Amino acid sequence: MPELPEVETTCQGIERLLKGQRIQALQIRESRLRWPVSAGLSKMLKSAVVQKVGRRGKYLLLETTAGTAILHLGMSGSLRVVTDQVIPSKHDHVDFRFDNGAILRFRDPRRFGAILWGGQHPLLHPLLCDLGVEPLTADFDADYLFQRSRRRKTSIKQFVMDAGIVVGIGNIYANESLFRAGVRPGRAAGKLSLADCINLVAASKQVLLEAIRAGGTTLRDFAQSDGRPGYFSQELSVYGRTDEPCLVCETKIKTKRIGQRASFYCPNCQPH
DNA sequence: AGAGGTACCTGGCAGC
DNA sequence: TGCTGCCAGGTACCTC
Repeated sequence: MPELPEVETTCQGIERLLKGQRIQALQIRESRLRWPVSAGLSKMLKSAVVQKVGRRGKYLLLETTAGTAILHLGMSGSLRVVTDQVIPSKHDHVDFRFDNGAILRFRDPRRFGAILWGGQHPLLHPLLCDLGVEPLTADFDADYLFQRSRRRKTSIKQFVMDAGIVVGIGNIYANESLFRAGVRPGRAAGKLSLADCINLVAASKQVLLEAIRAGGTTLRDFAQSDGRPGYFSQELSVYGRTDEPCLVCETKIKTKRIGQRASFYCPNCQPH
């Protein structure tokens, strides 16, 4: 569910509803996430006021007067703001309860997500300190991609999905960006020309921005009690479209496993 | 340093 | 209906 667009939309929604609100208590029903949710987290956050909800890559940063909680949604996580009247279901593992009655509810069936304490300097946390550039800033440009990819033999798809290079590009958007850029996913990263890099950077930014807009529509009301799956009405060009006609040239979309992840491309629009 | 594989976990679906 | 195997939007961590 969560690629960068959904994390971004989630951030915005949560900030709108919780900024300035005071945390009363944490309720941890299941602490076994990717890493155990520390009991100390409750103590740290008690009586803290939310100042901002930020993001670094796919890590959501809940910035409070006491310090920052770092949340990651893993493969299947989601966050919703509900009230006490909404009964927590099986995979609703953690509630952040606020003085005004709001509850920030963390749900994650596969438990690949995480809730960690980032203290006063969350960006120095070991999980965040080595992350690459943000894809939607000017730091991510063709020159950067070109320079970093020189002599790299790994596929360009794995390369752009490497969070140490650029954050937030997951499997879906790697496939979509490469399609728009006309670059085949299996191609060695080091073999891309500067022109390829120009196309790929532009395509990635475009795809992510469009998805954020769409995600905004999908998840516009975070106070709503019935959670909706993100991305249900995305316009995907290649992802999951094996054997279907390319939307540009009608050639059949091909699929291939690259680094154990499903990859999709149009053999005609992405010649190499 | 970089490449490649494994592991974490649950649920949904296809095929038998 | 129920079983089995495979797949899934992420990423840390291990070995070579």
